[in-house]
Amino acid sequence: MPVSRLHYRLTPALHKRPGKRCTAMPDPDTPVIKTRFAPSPSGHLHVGGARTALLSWAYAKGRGGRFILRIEDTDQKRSSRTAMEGMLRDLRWLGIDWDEGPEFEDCGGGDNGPYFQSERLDIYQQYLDQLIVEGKAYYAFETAEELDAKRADARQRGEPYRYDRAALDLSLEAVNQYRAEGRPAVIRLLVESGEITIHDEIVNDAIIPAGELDDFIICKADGYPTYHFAVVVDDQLMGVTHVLRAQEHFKNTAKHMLLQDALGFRRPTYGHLSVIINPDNSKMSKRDKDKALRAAARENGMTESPTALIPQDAFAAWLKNKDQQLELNQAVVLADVLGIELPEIDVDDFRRSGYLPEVLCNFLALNGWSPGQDIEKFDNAFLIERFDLNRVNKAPAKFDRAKLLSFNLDALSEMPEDDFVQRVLAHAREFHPEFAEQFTDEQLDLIARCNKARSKTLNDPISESTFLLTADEAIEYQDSKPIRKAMHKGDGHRHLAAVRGLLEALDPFTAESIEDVLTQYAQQHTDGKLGVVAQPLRIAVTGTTVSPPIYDTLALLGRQRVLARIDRCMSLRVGLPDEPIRSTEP
RNA sequence: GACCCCAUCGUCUAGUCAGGUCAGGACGCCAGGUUUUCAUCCUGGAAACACGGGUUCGAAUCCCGUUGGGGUCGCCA
Repeated sequence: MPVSRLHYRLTPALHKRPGKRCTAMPDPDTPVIKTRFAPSPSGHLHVGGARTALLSWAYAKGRGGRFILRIEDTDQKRSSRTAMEGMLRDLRWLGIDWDEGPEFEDCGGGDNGPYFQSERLDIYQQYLDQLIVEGKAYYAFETAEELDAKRADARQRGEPYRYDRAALDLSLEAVNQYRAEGRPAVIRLLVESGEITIHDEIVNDAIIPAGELDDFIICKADGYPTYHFAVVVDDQLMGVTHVLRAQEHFKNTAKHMLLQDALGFRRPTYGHLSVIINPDNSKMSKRDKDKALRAAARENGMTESPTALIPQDAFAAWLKNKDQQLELNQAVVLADVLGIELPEIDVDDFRRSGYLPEVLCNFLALNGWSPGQDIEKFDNAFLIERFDLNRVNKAPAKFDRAKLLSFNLDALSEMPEDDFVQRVLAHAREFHPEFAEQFTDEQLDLIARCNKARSKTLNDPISESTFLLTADEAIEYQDSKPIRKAMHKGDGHRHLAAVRGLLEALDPFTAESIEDVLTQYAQQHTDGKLGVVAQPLRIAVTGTTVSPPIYDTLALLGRQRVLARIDRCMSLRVGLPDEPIRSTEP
């Protein structure tokens, strides 16, 4: 490692640009780096959010700093406790912990709480009052509908919409009277005109021209602060020094700067990460699954809920409102009915699909950041040690699932066999209990073990084992070239007949004993070529040319089922040319 | 549309800040080889500095323009 980099790691403060030092740190002599992740608990934690959390966490941890988790639940309609808990679980699963925040497992607590914005309303109120008293903010009484109409008007005229400040013309008496009457009111920040320069540690500084920002709302009619207001107050009070967030927030930063100035707050350092995009270049969003489902439902002319899991009225509402998200189990069923694959978007999707958390972290960090020196595989400890804002990429990155899968495969194959087995079993019990309960522990162990070399995910041993659960008489034999080759050209049926007898007599019937008898047979009858006999057997017992090693495959099925399947395969003349009598070309 | 950001193989990227190696790696793809199937594994290959102007002895690298891509334009966050 270059000396300079080591030096940087040990003394990060020396390398900060002087101009970016915060002006009002609590104690300038011991500046503790503090980052935060502040999710809104609606829906699941998606990979973009997970990456932001991971990098924010690594940034603080690598500099002796603290990482804060704050729950931004100021949207009463969309926030839910279930979603919040899911996010905490997903973060912990990724190996991200937080020094301050909601208490969960061994994380959380802290002196700057509460860490739920919905519990900080009185704090926001103080600052709101302050701005009102100082004349820096004002009440406005337009309804959401009125504003929508004005926006639509402006749009039709091809003009950008800005709030017209009609409320500023109201006399103090009128405002007081309206408020006394209990008219719904929002509070808007009085925005001084003037251009705003956003400083950023990742992308270039940007100048937002004067007049771009209007008097935006800082407190909603329900009394809850808007995101902009809560975030600014909390970052100040919680001592956040560095804000890493997605580039979709870039312009919001100007609003936040305005608020910081109005409130007399210091300014954290900002770094805006590029967004992660889909193969079609659209922003990867937590709404993508619902988007795909809605599109498919419309295409199929589906107007009623096809499942009891989704009530009719809920379905109709969901179909109309693109902001609504189905629960995962509802989405899965609907996708099944519509015959589409749900895109993997959320951390939970990848967990369910059998990706390793350490691989996901590695890959997420690599999406938009690189340690250089052709290093690609690393763990979170390395990330903490090396992560640095000036190596972050500015351009949006596509999420390359093929590469993620390859990383996962590599990690699985490097894993000690016993670890792999344990993780597959845990995965099966959590996500496929109906599968797991069909087998004894011993069988499950073997299923995992014999699939290790060929698994790309923890889910593969399960998804590749359906032939074990199929009834003997329900095995479907496809008609394919490799099957015909093995059964007809390779004289498979003759080998089947021969081996059948050996297997019937075999005792005990284990992978080891099967291996002995099959290799012996191959030596004697097929010139040592095991494939000539293994493929017909594989086809006979699974219906396909692909399965775990043949000895394990047979051992897992057990003697009886193996014999029954061989018999049926032979009597169906699988892979042999059709009888001449078989009829009729169309 | 307006405002802002961005631009190296199909994809993720190294190289750009301090201009000077046939532009490096990985995933994917193609061709061989190993293997009881698949998956691995091994060998080889095709594959990029968006375009146009400058500056310079010299530009992927610096400047300008064009084009293209992304983000934002909510009483969502």
